[in-house]
Order: sequence, then structure tokens, then C-alpha cells
Amino acid sequence: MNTLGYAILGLIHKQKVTGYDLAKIFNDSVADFWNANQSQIYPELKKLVQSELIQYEILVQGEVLEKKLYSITEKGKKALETWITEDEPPLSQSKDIFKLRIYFAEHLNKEQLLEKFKERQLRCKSLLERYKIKISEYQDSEGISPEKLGDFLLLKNAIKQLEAHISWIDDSIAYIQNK
Amino acid sequence: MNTLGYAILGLIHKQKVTGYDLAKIFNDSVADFWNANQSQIYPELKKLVQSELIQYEILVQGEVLEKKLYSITEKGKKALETWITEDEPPLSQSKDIFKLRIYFAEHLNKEQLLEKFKERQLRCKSLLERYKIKISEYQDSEGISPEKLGDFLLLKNAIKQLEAHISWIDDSIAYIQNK
DNA sequence: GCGAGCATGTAAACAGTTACATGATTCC
DNA sequence: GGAATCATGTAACTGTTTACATGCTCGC
Repeated sequence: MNTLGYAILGLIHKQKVTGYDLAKIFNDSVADFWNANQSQIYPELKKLVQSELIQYEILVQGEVLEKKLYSITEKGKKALETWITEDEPPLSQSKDIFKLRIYFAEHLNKEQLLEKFKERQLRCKSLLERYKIKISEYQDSEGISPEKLGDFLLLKNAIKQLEAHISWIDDSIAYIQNK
Repeated sequence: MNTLGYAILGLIHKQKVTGYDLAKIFNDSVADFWNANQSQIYPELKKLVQSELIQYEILVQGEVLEKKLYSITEKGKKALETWITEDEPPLSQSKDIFKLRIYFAEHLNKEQLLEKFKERQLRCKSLLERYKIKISEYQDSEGISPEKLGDFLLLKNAIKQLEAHISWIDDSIAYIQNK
């Protein structure tokens, strides 16, 4: 099975959800390290049902609308636990168009290069604010429940990475200006 | 045209290369923010020739072996410069299986979780060492030539990001141990 | 009644990976 | 002579994105 399948399996394990819910979750919380859109989610759910790793009950919303509420099976729980304890693949960074363009910085003049960095800086700072608001919800409460530990740790990670990225941007801007 | 095309275009602009060279470059320097393998490179080169953005001369190595040495055309230079100054797409983090598994940390016991972090830590530290060796080559020389500016800035970035990541791992290990 | 959002899916195109296939050159 | 590396490509599969297609529900 592919990673998307396990991602979905893990999310369904946390709570019963519909395909639509999954799409939302992928665009919110998980967005930092995984994502998927509807056209991937629905076929994958079908496959997971066929493999008997998940099951669904049909709920009727309003008068007619039928929605499928998915839950994990015992077989699914086992598959998930096996996968989670598997060895990690090699480290790999992702594709980043901004960095690719910076790599070709020789084709930009000083002003254009600074402009690129400053625009990125703005975006990163705005995203950082959003993460900080999100993590403040955790700092209010005392202990963190086991189900929320992963979410908390990864929020911490996202913030650290973003701060490091912004610091690099600051350094780069200073470096370019002094050139 | 897709991003890979521009990535190749930019690399060919830096110097005349063969398809084989490109594969090596993607696995070394550029590996941090872009990559591609042979089976993507050769067809893409064909397309770029058809679009007249690059051209090639045939060199004969030894007795028989013909290799194609690609260079950028004027049309290619213009296309590259247009692309580089384009607006950036929205920020996006990459898919990371390790993080996905940490997100589902509730299925790991304390020891398993610590083990995962410690293994990641080792890998990151080893990679960091490699980057530091690479950047030390720059610190020897005084000024950095324009063609190497991008490479230098991105090395700096990779190091900062890795250091932040390792620091997060350290924090996480301490946090889990005190739980 | 209307619009935003809920809800489920498919089709086609594009991007990327793994495996296959072949052969020359260089250095030891 | 053999092994590592140089060199070029294709085939099949897998994964991902964009667009299409439809209809219901809830709140105003």
C-alpha cells in the first residue's frame, strides 16, 4: 500500500470521518507534511474498504443526502501499527521553486533578488503567525493528551523551521545589500 | 513548460553538459531543492531541443562513443530569464514520511518514539557534516562570484534548516523523556 | 430563494519512480 | 581482463493535479 493509504488510515483511526472531512484535514493540520485532494481521497477510500482496512456506515443528512462515515477495522489498526514502526526512508528535501530560482541568482540583479527575498519573508512571517496562534491553544492546557502529542510536536517543528528560514532570509538580504 | 525544463535550462546555462552530467548534478548540488533521474532528463532534453531552447553538439569520446553536449540558445536564455522573474507560487512544505509517522505518535510507546527521533538525529547530523564541509570551500575564498552566489546562499539555507531540525529533535527527545 | 459550504465521485493530463536495455571508456 | 563509471535511451507503473460533473443542506 502507498503512503497516502496509511495517512488516511491514521486519520480515520483518530476519529470517524467522511471523505470530505479528510480533504479538509489534509488542507489544515496535516498540510505541512502531507496533502491530498478529493480526486485522490475517494478512490483511495474505496481501495481501503476493499482491503478491509476500513469500513463505513451510511448516515443520512437532512432528507436525502447520504454520507459515508468511515472507521478503521481491527485489520486496519494492525496494518497501521506495522507501518508506523517500519524503518524510515532516506532523508529527502522537497522541491522548492523559490530555491531553484535563487540557485540561478546570477540572472537577477541586486534589486530583483532583494525583492524576491522580501516577498518570501512576508509570506513566511504571515504563516508563522498562524502557527503561533495554533500552538498557543496548547500552551494554555497543562498536559498534552497522547492523541495530540504528534500534532503538538509537529507544530513545534513547523515553527522552528519557519523561524530558521526567516533568519536565513534576513541574513541573505543583509549579505546581498553589503555586496 | 514544466519546472524541470527550467531547472535543466538553468543548469545548461551555467555550463555545457551532457544528460549524464545533469543526472549527477541533480544528485549532488541541487539535490536539496530539486531532483530528477535519467528517465526524466533525456526526454526533457529532447523536448527542449524541439522548442529550440537548447542545442547540442556531438562529441566523440574515445573511438566510437558519441555524447551530446548541450548548450543554451538565445531563445532559451530569454525563456529562463522570464521564468526566473515570475511570481512565486504559494508556500508549500513537502511530504515527509517521518513527520507523518510522528503525527500518529499515539501508536508508539515512549521507547519506540525516542528510537525514531534518535535515528533521525543521527542521519541529520551526518548530513549536516557533509554540508559544512561543502560550505567550508567557500569560506576560504574571499568574494563569491555571481555564478556561485545561489549555490552559496542555498547551502547556508540547508545548514540553517538542518540545525533547526536537529534542535527540534533534541527538544522533542527531552520533552518525551520528561513525560 | 440564494449562496456558501457539504458531499461524492470520474476523466484526463501531467509528473515522477523503478526497471529494463545496451554498449563504450578508462583505469587498475 | 575486469570493474567502475560514462553515456543514452525506453517501458511500465505509480502518484498527483486540474478539471469536470452532480446534487443536497443549512443558515440567512
